[in-house]
Amino acid sequence: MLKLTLKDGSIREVEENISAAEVVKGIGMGLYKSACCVKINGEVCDLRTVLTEDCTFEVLTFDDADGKKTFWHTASHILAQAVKRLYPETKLAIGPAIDNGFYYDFDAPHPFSPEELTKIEAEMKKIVKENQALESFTLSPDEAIAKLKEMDEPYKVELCEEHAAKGEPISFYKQEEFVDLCAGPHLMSTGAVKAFKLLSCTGAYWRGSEKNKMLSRVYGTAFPKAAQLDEEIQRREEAKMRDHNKLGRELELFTTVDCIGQGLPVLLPKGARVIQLLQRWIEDEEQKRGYLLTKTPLMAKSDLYKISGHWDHYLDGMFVLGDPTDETKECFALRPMTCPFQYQVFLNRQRSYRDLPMRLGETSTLFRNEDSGEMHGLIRVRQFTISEGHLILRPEQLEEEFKGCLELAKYVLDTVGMLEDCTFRFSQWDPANPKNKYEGTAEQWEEAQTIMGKILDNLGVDYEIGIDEAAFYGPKLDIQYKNVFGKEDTIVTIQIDMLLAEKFGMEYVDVDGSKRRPYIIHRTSLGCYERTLAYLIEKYAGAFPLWLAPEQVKIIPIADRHLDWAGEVQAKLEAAGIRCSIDDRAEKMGKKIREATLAKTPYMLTVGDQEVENKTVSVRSRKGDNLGAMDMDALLAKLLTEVATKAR
RNA sequence: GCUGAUGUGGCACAGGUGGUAGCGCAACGCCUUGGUAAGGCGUAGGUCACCGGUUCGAAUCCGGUCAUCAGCUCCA
Repeated sequence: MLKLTLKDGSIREVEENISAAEVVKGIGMGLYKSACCVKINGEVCDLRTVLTEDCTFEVLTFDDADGKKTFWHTASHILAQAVKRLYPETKLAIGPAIDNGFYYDFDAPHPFSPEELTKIEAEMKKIVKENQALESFTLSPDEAIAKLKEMDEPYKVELCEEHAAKGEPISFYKQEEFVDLCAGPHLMSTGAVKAFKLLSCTGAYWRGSEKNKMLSRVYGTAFPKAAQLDEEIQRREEAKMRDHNKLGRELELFTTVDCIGQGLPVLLPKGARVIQLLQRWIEDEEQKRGYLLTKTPLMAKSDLYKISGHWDHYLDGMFVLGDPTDETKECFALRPMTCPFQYQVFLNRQRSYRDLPMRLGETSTLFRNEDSGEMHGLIRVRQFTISEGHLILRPEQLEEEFKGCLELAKYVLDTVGMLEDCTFRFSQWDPANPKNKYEGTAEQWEEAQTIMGKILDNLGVDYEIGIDEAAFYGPKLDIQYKNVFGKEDTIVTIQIDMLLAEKFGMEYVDVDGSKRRPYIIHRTSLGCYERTLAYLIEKYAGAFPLWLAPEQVKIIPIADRHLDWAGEVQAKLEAAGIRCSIDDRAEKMGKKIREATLAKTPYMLTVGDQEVENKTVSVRSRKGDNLGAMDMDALLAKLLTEVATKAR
């Protein structure tokens, strides 16, 4: 008999060589029906796994992350089976589960149209209804390759040949006529995938390399119950409503113009105001924390970028003014970063250890010539403005200053309400990067990464490691944020640079009179203002917290005779720094309230005969709450308190 | 950059398999001075993204360009 330690700590005795599936059935048929896979000694395994020794044993259902993955992985096999039935000449590539569903890459005669996806869905329904049992089997590497060649699946052969090098048996799954090279785990049968939907068909390079053939990737999602699928579809619809790219335009925060160009959004008055509010706040906050404000040029001769290394590493990404191949003429480039410009502040005169740490801050506009397919609303643009900073340090100040940068970033993100959704990524180099991206020696990289790792651990930062995500001059702590569709980008970055100080000949005179090389931290505090605005639009669905609302109050007089008092109210609010305006159109107040509500104006003040007589205003919030009549003192106290707390 | 889709007045959409376009909202004007999410009437607004080709004739067919969207690749 084997002893299984279950999740609740209890021990269950079972016979040797029993399958996990039988064990789960023994626990209960209800559990078996919802089981997707099991965790044996902490390792995710198939329900088909045969137990041979004492172990911990946990049943995973669709409610567990790994259970979901198993479920979606099986859904991807159903998709592939359906495609092979309908389009037998299609070759299979890979079909994994992802964060919110699954995909399968096909080398199909042509990309699938939405109508074809509908057809494929119908075929998938049949496969689910057939409730096909999935079987797993293994072959020796040679047998596996032979089988895949016989099946005429060249992509699978390629994958298998790589696995074969290890000499281990190759695992396959089979459901009826459909056989796929696959490590599993999988559900026991296709019948469990009750509710699914194919979402899109797009292009994707084989093995993620642009040099390879582009395949057709079909995305889908699936659930055990129809209601769950409906919920997911509903959730996606709601996400669309929050999409900054739609909402930001509707609310007149920004727009784009064909003849200006891609990735060059125009910030309209409301959007510009929100960014101004953020920017002033950040500049003041940084000043409080000992940053020195700089203002450096938006372009420079190629000479500067040649020193920094950007000319070699980043020329394609720069907007170059002039002919870089004509050495008889000056050639300029718009700046894609601020580093080498800000270093000139340090280099302005000889520096002493007494000057350090030198914290330089700048609201810096950058230009990056992104590829045409990369632009996205305000999140990925060609011109943007960041709260850029460089700290020039004695080596012994590195940890303390890094901590200060992290504290500032967290404070800022917390204040705008984004911190709770952020994740941290320790971005490291990849010595094997094929494009020769990184400068410096392995020793320098090891040193910088070791120091950074130590600092992060000391600070208790919960991070994941991103290999090959470093800057060409050093490792980074990237603070990541997901947009409303789950796509992740960097919002804040803090980087340790051990290379550029040397390139620029930066040094300081130490206590003992010797010259030493400073360390440099590159960092942002709020990152890119455009990107932040995008995330804030999505986070708050356009209903910005009061302190960030482009217009905070709309004053709504009921009739012309109330305009005088409305004007007085406006003057009093403006004197207190509240952004407001009067809607003096000859419209019904219901309409004015509707429009102010749709514009997400936080407060509406209606002014009629009663208010004029009592010197009050009637306060309504954009949520629809009627807050009753207030005199100006009470109103201002309420508004100013809310602004000061920066609360939602 | 790659694959696919899309582009009709400010916005959201009709229509159109070749004979120069409609609705609603918004805008503007007039009437209405109304108490918490759309008052009434009227007017104006589009070379159907742009450029070129085919055609007696193109918004519609073809080619190119630009832009937007999804995804891939990239992102100092």
